[in-house]
Amino acid sequence: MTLDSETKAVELPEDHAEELRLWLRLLTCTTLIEGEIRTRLRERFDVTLPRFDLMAQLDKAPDGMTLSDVSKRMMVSNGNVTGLVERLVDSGHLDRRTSETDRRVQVIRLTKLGRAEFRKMAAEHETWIADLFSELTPKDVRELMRLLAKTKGSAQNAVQRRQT
Amino acid sequence: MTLDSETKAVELPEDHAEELRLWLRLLTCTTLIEGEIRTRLRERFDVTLPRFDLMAQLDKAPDGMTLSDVSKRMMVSNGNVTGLVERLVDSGHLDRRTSETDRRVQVIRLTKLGRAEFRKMAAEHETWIADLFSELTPKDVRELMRLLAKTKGSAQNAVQRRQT
DNA sequence: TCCAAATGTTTTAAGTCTAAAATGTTTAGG
DNA sequence: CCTAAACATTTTAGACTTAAAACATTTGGA
Repeated sequence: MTLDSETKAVELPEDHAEELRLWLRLLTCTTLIEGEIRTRLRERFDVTLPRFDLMAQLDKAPDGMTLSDVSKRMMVSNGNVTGLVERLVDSGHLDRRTSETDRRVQVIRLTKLGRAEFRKMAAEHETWIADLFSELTPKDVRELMRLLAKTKGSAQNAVQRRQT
Repeated sequence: MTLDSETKAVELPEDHAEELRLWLRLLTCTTLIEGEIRTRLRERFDVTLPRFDLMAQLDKAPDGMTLSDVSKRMMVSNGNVTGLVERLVDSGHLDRRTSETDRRVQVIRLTKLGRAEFRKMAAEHETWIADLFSELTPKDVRELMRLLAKTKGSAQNAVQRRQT
């Protein structure tokens, strides 16, 4: 038995430099891609990324979503969604109404205009993503999907542990 | 030769659903981890993530950095850095001075207090990262590093192409 | 030398974001 | 039925963020 394995129990400072480097690289990739998508959305459609993201959620839910649903899906705070929705209602892209069965709940959905504009943006958006990832082989994509799924699970469990 | 390969030249709408799913998963992982780090920094040290990130950059540069350097490294706008630095100077964590050779340039560095506080936070931060990635094997980490490096390169080239 | 272009930073206006407190509504247990 | 807890949303205060314009300084030719 090595000294190392004996001393682990007393929580010697371990080296996690590799994980730290991995995190920074993950963050760099996301920031880089997010910034590029943001720029293209603004230049091509004069729309912000958060608005596009919110419309993307609603496009997948023809019957609408509650603000809480949206907030959980987008992983942003409730208050954030309130303001975002307000601006999109003002611009005619969203419809907001109080649930008939529970007056606490606001149900939002895309208007006809909102859906039409989103579909146009989404089509181009998909080509941008393809462009950004174009140097990855199908195998790279599959392997990244697998490893990121594992990463997501690991992170979710860590969050869970803290919240306990 | 298939119909598909013949028609590619006329830019039929291709399917990039896999890349889109990959992007969303990448974004989810980053958002999840970033949110957890943000929460822990606030609860444990009452500091925001952007401030921590800025101090992390400066910790690696004992001789200080210019605001432009910081802005490029953090991949945020110049104006963003101005405000961030201002608050950290006010709280005594940063020292800012005008370059003696070029009066346009502001050089910032950590104060003794700033460095001491950052080192304490960084030590815990590293254990949080290790915790968040703890279900990944060393091989997973290596493989992710490789694939994310490739992704970064691919994205950088796409940005380059648009800017041309 | 002069001055236009380049460079570094700050300012501005608007939007995004968070955590926490406040408000309104529903639900469940006594 | 009552009411405390739970739930959904909004409000608040402050920080962060961006793009674009403005400002200050330096640099590289003509």
